[in-house]
Amino acid sequence: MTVSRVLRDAPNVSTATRTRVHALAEQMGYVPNAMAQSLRTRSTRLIAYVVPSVADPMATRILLALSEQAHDLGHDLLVSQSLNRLDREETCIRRALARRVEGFFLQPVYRLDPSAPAYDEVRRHGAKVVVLGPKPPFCEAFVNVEADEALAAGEATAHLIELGHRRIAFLSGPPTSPAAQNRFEGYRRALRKAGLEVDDGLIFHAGETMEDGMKAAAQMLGESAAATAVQAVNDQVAMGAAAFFFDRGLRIPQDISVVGCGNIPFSECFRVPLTTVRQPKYQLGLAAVGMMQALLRGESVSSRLLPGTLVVRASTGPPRAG
Amino acid sequence: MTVSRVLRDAPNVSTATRTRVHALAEQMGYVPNAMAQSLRTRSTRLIAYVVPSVADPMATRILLALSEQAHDLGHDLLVSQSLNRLDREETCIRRALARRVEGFFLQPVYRLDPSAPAYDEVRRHGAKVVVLGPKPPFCEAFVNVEADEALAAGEATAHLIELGHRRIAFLSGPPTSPAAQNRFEGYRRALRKAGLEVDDGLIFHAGETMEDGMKAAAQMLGESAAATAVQAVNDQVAMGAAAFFFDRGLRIPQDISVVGCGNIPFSECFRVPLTTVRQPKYQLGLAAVGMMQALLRGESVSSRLLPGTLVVRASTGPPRAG
DNA sequence: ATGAAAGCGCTAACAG
DNA sequence: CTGTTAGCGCTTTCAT
Repeated sequence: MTVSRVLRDAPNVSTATRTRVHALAEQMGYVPNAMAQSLRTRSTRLIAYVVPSVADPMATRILLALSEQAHDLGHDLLVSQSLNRLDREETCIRRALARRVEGFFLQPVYRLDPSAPAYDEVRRHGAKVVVLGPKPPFCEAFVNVEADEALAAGEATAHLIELGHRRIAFLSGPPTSPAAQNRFEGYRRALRKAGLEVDDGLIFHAGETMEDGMKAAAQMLGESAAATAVQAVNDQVAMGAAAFFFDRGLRIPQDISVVGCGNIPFSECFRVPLTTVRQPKYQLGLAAVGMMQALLRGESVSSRLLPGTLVVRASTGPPRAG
Repeated sequence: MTVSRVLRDAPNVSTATRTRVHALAEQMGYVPNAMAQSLRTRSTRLIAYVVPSVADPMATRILLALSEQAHDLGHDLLVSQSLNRLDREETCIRRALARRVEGFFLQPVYRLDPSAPAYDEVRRHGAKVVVLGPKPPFCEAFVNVEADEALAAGEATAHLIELGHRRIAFLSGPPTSPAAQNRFEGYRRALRKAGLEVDDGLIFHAGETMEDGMKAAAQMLGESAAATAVQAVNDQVAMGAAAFFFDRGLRIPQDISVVGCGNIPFSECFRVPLTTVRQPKYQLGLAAVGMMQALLRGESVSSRLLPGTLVVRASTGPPRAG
């Protein structure tokens, strides 16, 4: 039909018919069937975002960027949650594959097993992939974009050292989380760089919630570790620890300094505005979309590592004299 | 082809061929084309969620539920953000329509204009719709599910009254937000029910952020309104106000009580654990999916109103004697 | 139990 | 500039 041409803004149509068709289409409430179009043109303009959980503050900001940008570029976004389960991640990916999505934003469920059949299928289908966050071994073939966690954490540590702290405790995150491990690594590197020793007696296993932070802080005081500053794997843990210190009558930063990582929305409004490292979550999403566009255009793309920036607020200060 | 039958688990296929086909499909990495299927069967198993912003904490929890449930029921979820702009909302809806989604979860951009062409198109196309939140006039034809904001806010007010407060200030939200207005209405109803007057001198225009709350609190102290308790339109505003009171050396709840609404994640971990009203955000999402399922099955469905529950924590207490 | 034919709504490639 | 033909990958219907 000529109609098809009109609605695609194809050339070779007289202005007269063009307006006539538009009018009629409008009047009939005609909406072209995107599936039929895709079937024919083999272009779906669909992108999938497979993420452990959309409730994670990190994921939320990323989704914000992905959704916004993808829309502006004429793509629709299919969102599905793996809930950190391998089987569910597989079905998420396979369903998206069945819909012939052109690209994937993937936040892989972490596994030790280097085999990941669904990821192989993605590659075989030629779908473009941008991995968000650290790149596990089974994602060798793909590009990724991540925050430089080690650098970020290291900056926080360096900040404490510069203030004069020598005994800096670290409240660590889940051992299965690469991001958490990278932050720990950053802390250690910064200490060594300053010529300080990494004292295992100052490392406390926390987790990722405020509650985890409270428990770790309790354990630390219980062991009288005599730290003058505490660095936490993330802001939640830092705030939990800080809350516990307050309960015990300690003042922050006069008696003890506390630093987090992530700069989550409430860190600024905490009882003591929290010194932390801002992670460019939204930028991460923007970069991911940019990389995806390039991939879809057939260009070659290389992975990116985005730096964080230290945000000094009120929870850190020099150690008490003596 | 027989192949089609096998992969659809259709009857009339010998077990021998069935296994043979499965094996071959596996080996070739064959994934059926969902679009072609949909085109033929006129069933897309696609649902769209059009929301102002996924970054809103309310929307995040809802999305969590929608995505999780929709997946389990075999539907895929298309997520797009209207960013509170009418034109963008239109394109979101129209694109979803072009993909022949079977259902819409809609959080309408609020407008005074009662005409909403995109919504009419949705209706004409016969897509099922569940409105999330208050139902504006142009959504008459659809069902909705919302939290009973007025009731929730009223419970908070009643709680303060019961504690003995008589001068209760209200920090109000954006006048364009129906939810915020409903909460204000709940506050007024509760006062009247207790035989108290609604004193305009105790109403302060805030907004929806912590900063808004701080400003409103500053204004209130500046006008020496002599309130013994403050109720805020949401937790962010409540926390902002509380932070300001602390700065001024006031104690909570000894000098002044503060209550919020919403029970956002950090309300519990605030400097003073915040008394608030828990809104069943996740339940809202669950209910929405349930209603959508019923609609898709062709059943008739009626709108739902979910109650909130008062959560008494440490930010409220009896007024100071005298 | 299997296969052939037709068509879902669209567009690419030609003809007119 | 407009219309015809064929086919995207699948399923439905009807024969075999």
